[in-house]
Amino acid sequence: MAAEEDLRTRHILPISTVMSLTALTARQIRYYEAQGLVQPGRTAGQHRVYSLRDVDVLLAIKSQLADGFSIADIRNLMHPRHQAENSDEAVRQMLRDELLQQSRFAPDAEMRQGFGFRRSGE
Amino acid sequence: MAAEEDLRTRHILPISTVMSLTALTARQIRYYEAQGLVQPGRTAGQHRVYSLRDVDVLLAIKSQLADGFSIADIRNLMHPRHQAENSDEAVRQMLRDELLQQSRFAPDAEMRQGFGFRRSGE
DNA sequence: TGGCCCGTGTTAGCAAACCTAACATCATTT
DNA sequence: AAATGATGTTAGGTTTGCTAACACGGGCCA
Repeated sequence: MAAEEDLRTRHILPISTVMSLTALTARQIRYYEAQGLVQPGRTAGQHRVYSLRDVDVLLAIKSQLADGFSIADIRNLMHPRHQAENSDEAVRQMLRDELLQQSRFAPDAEMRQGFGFRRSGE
Repeated sequence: MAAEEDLRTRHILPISTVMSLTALTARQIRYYEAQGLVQPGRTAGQHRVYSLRDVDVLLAIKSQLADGFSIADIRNLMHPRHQAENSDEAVRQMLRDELLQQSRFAPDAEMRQGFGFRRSGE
């Protein structure tokens, strides 16, 4: 039971594997961590270890960034601060913003599968 | 399509991860490779990289060894030499051998899931 | 019983992979 | 123009992994 989930969340991958799986640079992956978007584990020697789920998250981040979202946007939507600004209203606002002034040259706009939201301004 | 299979066979794990996933030592893992039981990939720098399937194979090997089989036995059964000795007859012989003189103190005999065969003598 | 094979441990020396910290760059925002 | 955001690059140091070699204890067999 829960074997699949275990496999998905277990920290088993070195950053090099994550790099090839996501086509992100080590710099980017570490930066997204510094921004609180992923939380890999660590070996006894402080090397980062990622789960397959982390890879999914990184791919989603990559997709959203390609769509013109800022890291702050993504962070807000990943762990919404259940604080002041009536949360989902803020999200709707971001959606409106983006739909209107849809500037931000979206280069590829591949086949997303991630969340589903829009930008803002910290 | 074939995404799951891809994930299962892709070389993504360093030996350290395989060690913790199988509770085998690096020495053992490399030895089984030298004996032709697993074939990990290599990074540009010659570091070994394993697939999840490799981990399964190593767990099966571990189980068979615990049951008293020799590496030669396991090797023979994994890639049966389609050569002289009419293959499956040889396997049946090994099965008979084992069933009769079932010596070889089998310590734990956990919950196997692997192949299903018996020993021989190179 | 002495010698050989099997599976594994251990050690040494070296190279690859990874880490942190800092500075550089270049487009946006303000 | 200055600040900010995302990423590149470099340097110096630590961890992980590699190969090769020798050690060892338990079975096996002539």
